[in-house]
Amino acid sequence: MSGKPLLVTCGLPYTNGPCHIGHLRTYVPADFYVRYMRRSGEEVVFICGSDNHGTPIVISAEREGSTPRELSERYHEHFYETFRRMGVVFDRFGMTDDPMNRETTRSIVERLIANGHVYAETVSQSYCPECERFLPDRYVEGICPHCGAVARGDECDQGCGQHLEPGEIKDAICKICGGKAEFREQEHYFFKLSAFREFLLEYLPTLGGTATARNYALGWVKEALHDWCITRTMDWGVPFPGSDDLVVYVWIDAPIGYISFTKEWAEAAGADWKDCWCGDDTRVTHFIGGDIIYHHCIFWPALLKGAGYGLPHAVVASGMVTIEGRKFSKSRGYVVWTNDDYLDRGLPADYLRYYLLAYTSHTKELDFSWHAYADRVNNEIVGTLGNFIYRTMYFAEKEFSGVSDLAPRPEVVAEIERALGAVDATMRDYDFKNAVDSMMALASFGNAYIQNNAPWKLIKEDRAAAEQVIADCLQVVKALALIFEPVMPDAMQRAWAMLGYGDGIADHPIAEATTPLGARPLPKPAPLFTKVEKEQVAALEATLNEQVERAKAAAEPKMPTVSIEEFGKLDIRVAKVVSAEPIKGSKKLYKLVVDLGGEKRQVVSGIAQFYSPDELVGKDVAMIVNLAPAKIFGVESRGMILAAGDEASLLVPLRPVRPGTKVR
RNA sequence: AGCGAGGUGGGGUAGUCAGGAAAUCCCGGCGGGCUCAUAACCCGUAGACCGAUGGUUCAAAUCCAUCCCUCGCUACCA
Repeated sequence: MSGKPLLVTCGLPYTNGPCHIGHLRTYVPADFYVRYMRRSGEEVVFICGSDNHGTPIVISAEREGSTPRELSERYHEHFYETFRRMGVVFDRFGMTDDPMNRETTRSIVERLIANGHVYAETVSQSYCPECERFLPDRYVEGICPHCGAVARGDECDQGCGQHLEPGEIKDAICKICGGKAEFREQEHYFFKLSAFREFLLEYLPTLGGTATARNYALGWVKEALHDWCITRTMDWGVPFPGSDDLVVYVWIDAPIGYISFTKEWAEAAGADWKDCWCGDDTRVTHFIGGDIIYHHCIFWPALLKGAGYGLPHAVVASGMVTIEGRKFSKSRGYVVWTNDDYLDRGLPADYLRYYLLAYTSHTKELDFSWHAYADRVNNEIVGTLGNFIYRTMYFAEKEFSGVSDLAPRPEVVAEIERALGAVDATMRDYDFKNAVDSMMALASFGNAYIQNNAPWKLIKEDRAAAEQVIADCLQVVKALALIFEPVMPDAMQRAWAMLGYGDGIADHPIAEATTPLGARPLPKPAPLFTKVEKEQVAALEATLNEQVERAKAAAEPKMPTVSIEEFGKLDIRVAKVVSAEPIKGSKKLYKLVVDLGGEKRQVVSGIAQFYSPDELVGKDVAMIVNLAPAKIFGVESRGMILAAGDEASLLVPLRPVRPGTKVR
């Protein structure tokens, strides 16, 4: 424990969409850690803010007819409020677009330039003349020069998977307006990341936090380190010093936000931000999602080093979230929105906090399923923890109308101490699942203890002995309230009040778990938790399913309306199959000859996997006759046989008609 | 393709870094108990050759090698 505060940060939410439970997988554990460390006697500063810059926000703002700043402010408020509702409370939640961060970013970039870590280079970039802006690769689409598949600007993501250099992609179009994209040369600035290789190889093994973060980063550094382009051509962002039309790349000013927000906090709190960020013994701990490890373990330490700041002490990376076993996907509907799908339905933040923390190891993939959620809540929170607290309190109040001044038995105190020890060891290892499990194990101990000692029986022959058992159980209840507060702050505050304390539980160190309660009357207890009912689970699942169905429907390409004239351009006729033979070298194709009444035609059709030649010969099928001729596998095809669906169900006339009859 | 993570009883999930009497917890199955408590809680029990193969060792889920499968990341998307 050093004299400097422990600074904990969370990855900054991007102000381009609402909060979902994927976000929470980073923020809840961070808040849990912060609450625990504070109540273990650490001085902790908890910092976060919203990330406001970058092209996607500009585009979203244009679409809704507002400004990037307005959009950012709206989502900024949204995240701040949503986090608060989830019990995630920061000492400062800033904005990267605020003056403090603009100023800090400018000064750090100037220091990087002054220290010789930045150089200029001319690069070629996609540009959309229609939108009048340079396009990040995600907004460029074209044809892969290697395999011909539709590809993104930087990578053939659906075809051969090859990386594409700027300018390589063919027929590039702008995904925003659909217009033709072109390439333009422009001077940009690069950060000499490659020069930090040795430094990173030395630094990374000393970095605390989760091993996954270290391993990812180390692997990357060992592989190769390219210099990093740190400017973008646009208006929205922090102006790059000495350049009119360039802004600093968002991945520079976003992490610098950690420093800026610390400054903002320090100003308000009368503290010195340098205690957190300058010198060798700083204790900066970053909680992030597993997808931004590189930025926090490679780019960010290099930037700090280059600018002369202290380095992160730990990076804690969380695993992904899946929804009902499916990959998290907003576009496919596999998403649970924190407000709409959870809090606004009256479900307690405490339950979700518990689920997110206790489901699995922090670094592993976490599956969110309403069924599993209800199971864990009902069995563990309600059945084990809530029930133990309530049965103890109820009995104490009913039979003894309060707490006696009996000291708890040493074996019970020892059990509590064992739990505290286990929790502390796992917490300091960022092993949150096991920490919560150790807490719940104490509640299990409580249930077994009261069950095996059966004070309801004992009281009939030995009232004093029963009172001792209840004193023991009350001590466990007190310990549970204190120890579970970081997980379920709201419910544990209520438990604290039920124990007869009038103040805030968060002001009490966890170590008080073993100090006796002292004699006092108890208020009438009430159950702390209620179950999630089966019907409710069914309704929640139904909502998710509807959402998925809606997304599926929305994903179906909408065909433009066609006029009757346009339809009339298609010459569709009934054709009788005369012969069918496989095409060499293809599993799917048949060469068919069909009778169109007056003429015979050769067509190639991809139905070989579904029909044998015998099945086809003699059948009347629907066919487009005036389709432009094509050569498929070297075989000429003049027309197309119509079939429905992936199984290629052929469309045949219900009543006999002559070959060549027109279909209308 | 490269890198990273993971494959453990019917489902889910610990344990693997620091190898040791055939393995955690939750749900579910079966049997019993209790009745203070939110049909909760307690006790007992069935069920896993710990992805595959080979190796190291007195001893491997745990270490090494190869392979298979799943997932994530891959710098000008945040």
